[in-house]
Amino acid sequence: MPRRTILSRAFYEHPPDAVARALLGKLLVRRFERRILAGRIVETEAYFGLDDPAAHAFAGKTKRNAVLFGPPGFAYVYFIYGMHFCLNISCEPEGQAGCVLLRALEPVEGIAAMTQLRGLAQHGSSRLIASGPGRLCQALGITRETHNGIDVTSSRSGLHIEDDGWLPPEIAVTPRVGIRKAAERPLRFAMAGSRFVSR
DNA sequence: GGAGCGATGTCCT
DNA sequence: GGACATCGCTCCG
Repeated sequence: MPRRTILSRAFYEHPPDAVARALLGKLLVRRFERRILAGRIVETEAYFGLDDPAAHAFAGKTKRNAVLFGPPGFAYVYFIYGMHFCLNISCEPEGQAGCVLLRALEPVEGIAAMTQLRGLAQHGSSRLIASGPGRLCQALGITRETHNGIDVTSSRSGLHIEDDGWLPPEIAVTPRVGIRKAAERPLRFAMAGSRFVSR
């Protein structure tokens, strides 16, 4: 069993495309009702700040997106389309508003609990448990109320990211999904060939 | 397996 | 008032 270490704040203090790429293969770990829910990150997207029309931070700092302008390594959770949450991790030094959207996980631990949180049949495929940003949040029980603004570099937060030494063999780079503005920029990163990548 | 579409709350103009 | 970093269902091939 290889040693697992929690990613430190320095890991996130870089441009979002670099962090998005580096997060592939890491483990997103959530403590939930005394159990551990965890999955390997297989898909991410990078969002910049004032120079990225697709980013929430593009129009400047507001009450909703304030976390993005703070220090790196904090969760930015927002509510979208009236029913879904999306989880981002802030990056770049304080004052710069980059972030990484976590889009899909390969479930690793706590699969029965994640299946239940998703409302799926217990013995079905695990492919759809966390393949998409809304599904990922539902599978881990992540909401804006419970997780926006928490520090993901602390083991006490109940949500953090670990490195167990595993590295993805091949990374595919494509345009980002579901956006209208700046839709051509290649800022989506995925583990090539993974069944757990969305759409 | 893919296109079309409705559901639904929050934020900013 | 409109847009929205989505999902799951239908209908069609």
